[in-house]
Amino acid sequence: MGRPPCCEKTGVKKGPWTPEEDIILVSYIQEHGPGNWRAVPTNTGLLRCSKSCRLRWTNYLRPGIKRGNFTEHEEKMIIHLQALLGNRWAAIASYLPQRTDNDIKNYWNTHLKKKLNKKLEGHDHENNQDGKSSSSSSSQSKISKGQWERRLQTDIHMAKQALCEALSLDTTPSTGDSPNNNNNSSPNLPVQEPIQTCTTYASSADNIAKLLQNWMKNSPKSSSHSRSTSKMSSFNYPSIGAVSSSSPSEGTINNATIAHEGLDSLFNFNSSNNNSDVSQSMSVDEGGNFTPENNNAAIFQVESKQNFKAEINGSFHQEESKPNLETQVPFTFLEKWLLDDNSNAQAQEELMGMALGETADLF
DNA sequence: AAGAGAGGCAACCGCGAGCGC
DNA sequence: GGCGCTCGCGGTTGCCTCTCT
Repeated sequence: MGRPPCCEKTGVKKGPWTPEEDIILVSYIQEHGPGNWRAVPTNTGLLRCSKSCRLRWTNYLRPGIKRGNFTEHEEKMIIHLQALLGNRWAAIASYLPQRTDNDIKNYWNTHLKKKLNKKLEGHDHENNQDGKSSSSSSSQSKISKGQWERRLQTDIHMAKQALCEALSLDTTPSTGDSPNNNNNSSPNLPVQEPIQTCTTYASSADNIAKLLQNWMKNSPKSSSHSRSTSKMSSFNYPSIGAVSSSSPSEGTINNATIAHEGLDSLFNFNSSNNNSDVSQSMSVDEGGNFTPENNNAAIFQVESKQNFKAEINGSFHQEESKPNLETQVPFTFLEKWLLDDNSNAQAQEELMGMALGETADLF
């Protein structure tokens, strides 16, 4: 008596999305805005279930998505927010509006978990040398309620600290956002490898660029440029800029540029409409190399601010503003919380000093 | 150069919450 | 209040790429 599937199992396409499908989806959302996902497959003719469409949009096609390596700052945010919120990736993602929950989840599972485990193992090893504590799992099982509460408090405190740092970092020019640009505050941290965005999709993006070019030429709608621009200029088609990101000088990037010329500001950014340093952060080179955002920012920068302002009140942004609103409200709240709490921080630190000291050097 | 294994990431699945009727 | 529908979230899977041997 299982729940019926969200869509018919037969006749529904699965697997990777093709550029053509992306275009169909994007153009549909351009017209109607995101939402009412149930209607998307039927109205577009896509052989995808509504869920798949929504996921594709939220995880890949949505404007303002940043791809590529996570910065040190983002990493810290994630680690601390995870300590605070647990595996509530959507909530965590709301504090990193340019990242999707899926991205953050994947990054946590593939990178940060291991990283922290290693560090913790190291700490356990050190503790073991004291001859008092056993393995992490067994010691954890022996944590008394009081200890558990203290650890929880510690986690919260750590998260607060991270947010404090993050907030102060946010106010600085986002050149600090790039681990390779700030050379660097944390000599202990490993140097990030040159950015390597998903080359699988890059080739697809290349195709999309071409397809879009043709699409705009062939489509009768292409004549209604102003309308198209007015809505689509808020797009940051993330994959366009990802074309051959590892080798920007190669020809493929030209297709994106060419496509852009054809599309004008079709894929202008950005959806982070409440973020005053959007243009900065978008123009920052993640990892000091060519990035999709960087490329987009370079190309679109002039238009973006104007369009951005003009479109803040547009319907499209209203539709897409949810994450940003979510971001804004809790962030303000957290700022307040942090500021209010900072006065009591000393007392808390005394209370939790030991545990904090244990973990502080993890980061 | 080729095969095997590991790692990374996009996409899928199932559950729960929210909303309207 | 109950029911059904839709959407969003978190866990998991499977494919693709990279690295090592």
